[in-house]
Amino acid sequence: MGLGARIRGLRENVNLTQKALAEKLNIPHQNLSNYERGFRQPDYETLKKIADFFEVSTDYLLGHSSDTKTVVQEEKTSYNVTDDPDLQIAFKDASDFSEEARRQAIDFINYLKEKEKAKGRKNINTDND
Amino acid sequence: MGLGARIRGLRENVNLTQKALAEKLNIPHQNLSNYERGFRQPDYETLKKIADFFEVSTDYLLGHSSDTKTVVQEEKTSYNVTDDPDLQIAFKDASDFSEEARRQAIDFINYLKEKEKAKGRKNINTDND
DNA sequence: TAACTAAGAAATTCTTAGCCC
DNA sequence: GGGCTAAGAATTTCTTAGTTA
Repeated sequence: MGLGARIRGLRENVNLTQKALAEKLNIPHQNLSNYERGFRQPDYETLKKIADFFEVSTDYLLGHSSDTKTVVQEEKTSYNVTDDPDLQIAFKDASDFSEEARRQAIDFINYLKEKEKAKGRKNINTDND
Repeated sequence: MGLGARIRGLRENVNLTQKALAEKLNIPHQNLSNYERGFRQPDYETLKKIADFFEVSTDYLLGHSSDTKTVVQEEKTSYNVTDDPDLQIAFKDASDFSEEARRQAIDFINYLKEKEKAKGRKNINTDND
């Protein structure tokens, strides 16, 4: 997923039109259209404006998500379920989610759990599906 | 402090010359010189290469938010894990996942996180003009 | 050697207007 | 209204070579 798709996704999540968002960012809406379709790339100033507006990192917008370890390194709690720092952070993030998002996170993890189980049992079945 | 100063600082920290770093980044050393002096701005691809090389975030390079490398972490006092027992269980489960599945879980939660942030912003800009 | 500067070439983006659904 | 496209203008960057300490 590229920069354009991320901008578009964020914009649609807040139900803004290109023109409306462009106005808030003080840029022509044609430019925003070009950014979202990947035909142009905003300069750094505009990139930061977009990141600020949506309160996301530029790493996220640029798809530089490969950790960057920029995150809060908190001490391990007594309730330490994992050694994976990224998972810990995700866990804490999810704790602050709305109930709906929390539910989605739980569902997805349960889905992965089933998948993991199936993987562990791969020798049992000869073929399926 | 701008992008150029940050790049220069990182480079000097590892005792590399402009030419040596430029070679590792596969760019002309003149370009690097222009970046460091703030006369030119690297494209996103080069920016990410620089961030990867020094293992810093693009946010740090762009001066978008302080973090990474030299800087200390922001504190997040909220320590309460969660009240949601289902979420606790889900994360205990996730702790035992394979690395691949754990990564998928983290990615999905990060995705939800962006969505949550965007939604929170949504209420602020409902009507205008 | 290390770093900076200059100038024409090349590439990218911006602006303005118009088009489609 | 909402979003996309086109073409010339404007701006920025790249390349190559030369300069300075």
